[in-house]
Amino acid sequence: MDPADWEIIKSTPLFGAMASQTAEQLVGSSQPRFYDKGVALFHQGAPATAFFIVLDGWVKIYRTTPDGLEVVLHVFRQGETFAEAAIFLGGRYPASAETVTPSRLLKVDGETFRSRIEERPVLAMSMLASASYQLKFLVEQIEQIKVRSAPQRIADFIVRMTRVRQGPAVIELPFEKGLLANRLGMKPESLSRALQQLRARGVSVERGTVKIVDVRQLLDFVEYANEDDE
Amino acid sequence: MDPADWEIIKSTPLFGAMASQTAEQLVGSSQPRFYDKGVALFHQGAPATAFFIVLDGWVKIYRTTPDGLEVVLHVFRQGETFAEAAIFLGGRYPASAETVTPSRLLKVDGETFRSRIEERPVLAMSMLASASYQLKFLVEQIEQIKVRSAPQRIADFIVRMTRVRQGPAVIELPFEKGLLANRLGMKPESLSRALQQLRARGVSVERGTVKIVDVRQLLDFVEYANEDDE
DNA sequence: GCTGTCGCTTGTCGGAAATCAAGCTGTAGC
DNA sequence: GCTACAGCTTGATTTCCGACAAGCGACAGC
Repeated sequence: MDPADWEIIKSTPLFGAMASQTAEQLVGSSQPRFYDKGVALFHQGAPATAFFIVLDGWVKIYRTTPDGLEVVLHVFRQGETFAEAAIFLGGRYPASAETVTPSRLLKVDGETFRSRIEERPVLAMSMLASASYQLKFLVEQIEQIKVRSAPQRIADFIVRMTRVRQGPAVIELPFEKGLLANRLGMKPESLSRALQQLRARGVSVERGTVKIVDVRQLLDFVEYANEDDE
Repeated sequence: MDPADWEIIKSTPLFGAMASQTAEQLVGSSQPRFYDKGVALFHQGAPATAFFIVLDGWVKIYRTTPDGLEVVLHVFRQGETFAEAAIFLGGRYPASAETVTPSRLLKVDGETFRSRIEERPVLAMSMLASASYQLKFLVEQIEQIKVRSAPQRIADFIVRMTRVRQGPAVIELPFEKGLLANRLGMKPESLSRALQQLRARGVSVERGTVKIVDVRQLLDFVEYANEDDE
């Protein structure tokens, strides 16, 4: 496997804490694979046989409601792992996954991973850290949906896309706006209108490119002091 | 500790799978404690030193937003554990907890728990199962908020309060309606009105008592085939 | 170059829930 | 018993977002 890939793997919450050789043992046998856009990786309710590491591209996690609606829970990117907690919950995926851009993913077998954990308790700690990280993410998302307006949710998403914390910034929207709208819990039309409203706060959008006059101003808008973050 | 308490502890996803003596080792030193209504157990952002098992009463988990709003994530009851995943995430609670009725809780020290896990990998598996259970719960809650109407969310909550799956049922609302409204992501006024609407579907409310003419009818209303639930 | 399609935007309308505000009811305290 | 208050309901109004529909622009295929 490419050394650059190892860098990515080591940057995940799951593998970052463990010794390199431990990580190699776990994923060593599996090779990265290319996936086209729109490839289904697994479906909700199916037996959870593996989890994934994103080396490149974007992968959406979503649920399909009884009446056929799609609810996007998260869109994972490079350096993130997903479905790693699923292999413990009665062995079933609670949601579905699909690539939204051409992607390169590393698929890790759940069974071997599970048996490794039984041998090495340190692994379990990594796993738990990773699971609670996901937990925190979902908890924050619920807060977002419940108390933030549509423009605030978008502003929050945008400022999370950049490391800049003051002054101007330019970011690229990584995937289609329709998907972004779903991820943020709204319709594409609402996303469009909400972006309009953000113009008054120094945000201009041209195709997939977003220009921000002053990031701080946006941060004020989403009221994210985020004292409890790190 | 009371044998009945052990029954409760063994009924949790966390302790249910492990050997009795293992569970005893873990919680053995700590004794159940009574708490008044409205007692703060921990605050979001604080170092996570312990987690809890509910033996009696109800405990709300909530987040306080920068502008002072309270967002209730869940209200835990007898036979549920909470904050057990928190002791792994950089050791900080992602939310706050407070009793909403007089309660009896068992507080388990996180440090000893963590060191036990390092000795016994099986424990880690229980822990992971429990964490992924919470994960699934949150995932479902996001789906609820995004796609269900207020009356549907209430109907769902109500039918989950009873084991009855057809015919009539009577249930007691376990805590104040204001709290229930928050938990369901709406205002108390909306809860009141939504309950009105449910009268047309055979639901009558008198004080804290809810009478249902036909549970099946409600289940149809929330469209919960729940194939993946079992 | 034309045309069809897809993703996105814009407009209008309607409905669900929030907001503001008033009343109602049971309970605790004096 | 009376009062005060908290929890709940009810009413009127506003706001936000979704539904539906039309139009625009980019891009692929012929």
